[in-house]
Amino acid sequence: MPKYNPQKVERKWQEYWEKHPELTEAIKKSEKPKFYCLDMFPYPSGDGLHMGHVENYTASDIYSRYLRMKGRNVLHPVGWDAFGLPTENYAISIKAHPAEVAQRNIKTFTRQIKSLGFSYDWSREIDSSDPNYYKWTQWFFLFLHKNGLAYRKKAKVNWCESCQTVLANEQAEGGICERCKNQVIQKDMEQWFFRITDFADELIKGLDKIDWPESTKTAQKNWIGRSEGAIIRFEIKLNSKAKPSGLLRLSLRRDNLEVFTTRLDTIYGCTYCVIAPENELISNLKSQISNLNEVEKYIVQAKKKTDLQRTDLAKEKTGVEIKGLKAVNPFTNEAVPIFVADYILSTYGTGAVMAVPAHDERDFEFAKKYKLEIKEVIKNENKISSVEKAAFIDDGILVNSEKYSNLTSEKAREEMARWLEKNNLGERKTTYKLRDWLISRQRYWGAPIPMIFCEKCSWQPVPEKDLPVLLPEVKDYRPKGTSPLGTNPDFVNTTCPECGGEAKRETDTMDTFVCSSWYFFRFADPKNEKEFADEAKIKKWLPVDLYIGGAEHTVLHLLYSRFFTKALHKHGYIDFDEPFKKLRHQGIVLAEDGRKMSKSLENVINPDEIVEKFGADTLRLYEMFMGPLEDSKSWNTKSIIGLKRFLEKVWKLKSMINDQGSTNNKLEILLHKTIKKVTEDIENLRFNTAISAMMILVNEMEKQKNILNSQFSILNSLLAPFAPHIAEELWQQLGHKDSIFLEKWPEYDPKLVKDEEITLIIQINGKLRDQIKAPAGVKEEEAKRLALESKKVIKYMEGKNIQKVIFVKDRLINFVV
RNA sequence: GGGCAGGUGGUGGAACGGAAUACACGCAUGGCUUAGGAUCAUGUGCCGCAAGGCGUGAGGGUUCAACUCCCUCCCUGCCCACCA
Repeated sequence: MPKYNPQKVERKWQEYWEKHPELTEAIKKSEKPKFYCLDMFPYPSGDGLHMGHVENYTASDIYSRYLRMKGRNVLHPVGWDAFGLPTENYAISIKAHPAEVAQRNIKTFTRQIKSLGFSYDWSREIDSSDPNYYKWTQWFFLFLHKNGLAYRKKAKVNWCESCQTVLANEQAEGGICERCKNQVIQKDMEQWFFRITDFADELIKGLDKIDWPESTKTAQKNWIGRSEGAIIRFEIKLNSKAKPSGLLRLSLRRDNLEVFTTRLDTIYGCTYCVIAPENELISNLKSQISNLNEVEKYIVQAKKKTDLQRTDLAKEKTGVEIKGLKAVNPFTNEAVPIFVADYILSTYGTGAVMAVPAHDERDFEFAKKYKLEIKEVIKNENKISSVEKAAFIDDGILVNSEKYSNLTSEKAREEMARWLEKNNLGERKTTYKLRDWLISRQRYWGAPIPMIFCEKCSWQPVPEKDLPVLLPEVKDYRPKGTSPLGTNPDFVNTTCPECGGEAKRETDTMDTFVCSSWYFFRFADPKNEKEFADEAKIKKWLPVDLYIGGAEHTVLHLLYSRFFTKALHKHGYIDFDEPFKKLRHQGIVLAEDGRKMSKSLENVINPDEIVEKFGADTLRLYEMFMGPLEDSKSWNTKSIIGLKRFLEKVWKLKSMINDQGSTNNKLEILLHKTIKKVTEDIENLRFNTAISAMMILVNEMEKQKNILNSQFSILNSLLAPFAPHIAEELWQQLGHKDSIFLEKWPEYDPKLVKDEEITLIIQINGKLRDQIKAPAGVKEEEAKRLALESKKVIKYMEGKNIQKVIFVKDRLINFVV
């Protein structure tokens, strides 16, 4: 028998699978129950596949192959998130066209994926940069626009100087560009937004009914950031005798300062108000501000700062009092000073707060610095609340709050809100951190936004029949602040769909996350030219049953996809409102030094090298054996050899088959226990322990004189989803003509997995003292008798009386003495 | 500062509240070999000659019994962070 040569075996079977796509394609017409097993489709970066991809795809491949053997009709598709900044930036760096680069990278990814033996349905391959695909990305834009969920507005937006484009909030977390890690600045620009905030509550509620990691659900909840509170209207009192002119009065509507608070119960402790530099109050009441110069100087400085500088916690809070104006607390009728400070965010709540230094850390810090009054209005009997040193921020009992004194915080919030509403001085209000999704990008490599601007008719959607709006060729696709699409007059100049007059196209492209927010629908019907996917086909395959991918997509892709799904649901396109029933993240594969694999650290392990050296089956097994799927783990090239040895043992085991020889009942029992263990472990995505169970079986088989063909075949079937190439080869060597993957998954005999003889643990006072063999199901009395016969036990029991006996069936007996 | 994961041999990691360290790597000794980074066998938590004792980040608690449950704290990683 020849030596196990993984390279030869793997090449052979990869060619075989290429000729037999029916082995991995989802069946269009079938009575078998469906299962949609999806990987987050990759953006084909120039670096090729990394170990995280291998881990992700191996896990889903094992699961898919297992389910097919179990008789399920599995949809396990593959595609490319080819549009977007990563591909474009890479293309620019090597001075190539993004489309060329994308296609080249897709080729590399395809080769690598095939070299690992992943069982994708290649007939459904999609590419988000293909006009046949992005036609439907544009359709989704029109769908949202038609339903009032896409709109254009001028707003302060995140701008990345390096990428030369605007970014969504989610892509500018902490004031850093998600892609290039450079600082993001704020700019006023008119842009397209998706109204994701309309679904804020549904996006929170939906989390309760899906099987996702708790950490991911919590992160989404925190990102949406729902808080219940109240709007309070403080009347503005002018210090100067000069009343504002009639015109100014009109423009104001009301002389009110609206603040948002979640701690209405602390209102009697409000000693000043603070507004964001962007708050309109300042420009509206300019003539009334006695220190206007000082205020405007502060605002100019604040606007110069990046978000990062403004939100730097280590930095002391700054602010300027707006002299000439006061705000009147509607509860106390007290006029308090108003400050402008850059720690107040214009985009959250009303862009203004009531400051209660005694009960808010930020207000406390500010009040201390500017020597403002600190008024205590909440007490807590259980905790010492000294507002001398720090703010007391917990709920408690109200004091110094007139008729609300002695109420609990909760009760007071309720009664105060009612009073506000009754007197029309404010109302209950729920606010969210979540902002609408800014989807415009001043970049080349994306789906053009299908909108046309006409001087007469304003913005008009491109008629659906005219889709796709093709991404035009341009001379220079590098970013330069405005979209490169604008440099192609043939693209820009068009006619108005409404009046037929001259008009210009929108030149921005869409955020690549728009492409990936709906791709999982397309896999149900990837070649459809009339719809994004046929209704019946969506019904057949969706929602996704198991979704595996990186945790870095928690608040981006996963939230956006849920939004798209909810929008489709709301408008009657689909009958479910959550896209991914079960979600799991693979852990990060760290380098051997425990740090992240990165080019700059020169610690990246390339899957190609490992496949070449050890074989794809070994790499697959190794990545699964490293530890639980969701844990991060350190790569260790030294340890791979153990998995190679395991496969070599299996290979050699085949020559031990002899059906004439005797068989061992113990081995048969172990075999069935292994079937049970491996089956359950795959179901629970615990691949590491499934592999160790197979190792134990193989070690035991090795010790036999001979093994039966049937026993080896079962082992081979169990191994097949993990190491498909070697399993196919051994199956063929056993004389079978068809693929092992057409075999049924082995079933265990429930009678055989039950032990006839068990090891009974004997404890004295909870400590192990002896272990004896006993028949399974042994009764307590008999177990006690057997245990007390043990020499060791006799020794320990000398001169002691048994107080109590704890008996756990088939497990242990514990004497308390 | 908040949230979420974690902390078990030399290493990666196992363990329905019931034998702590399965499985694998590494290491040690030996066999086979001209050779071994191949392979096979045996051993491998710590202290102790032994009997035995001690051991899952630290300290308490619940329990006949705790890696597992509860409380306090420390440390590491990831994510978010002036959200009123």
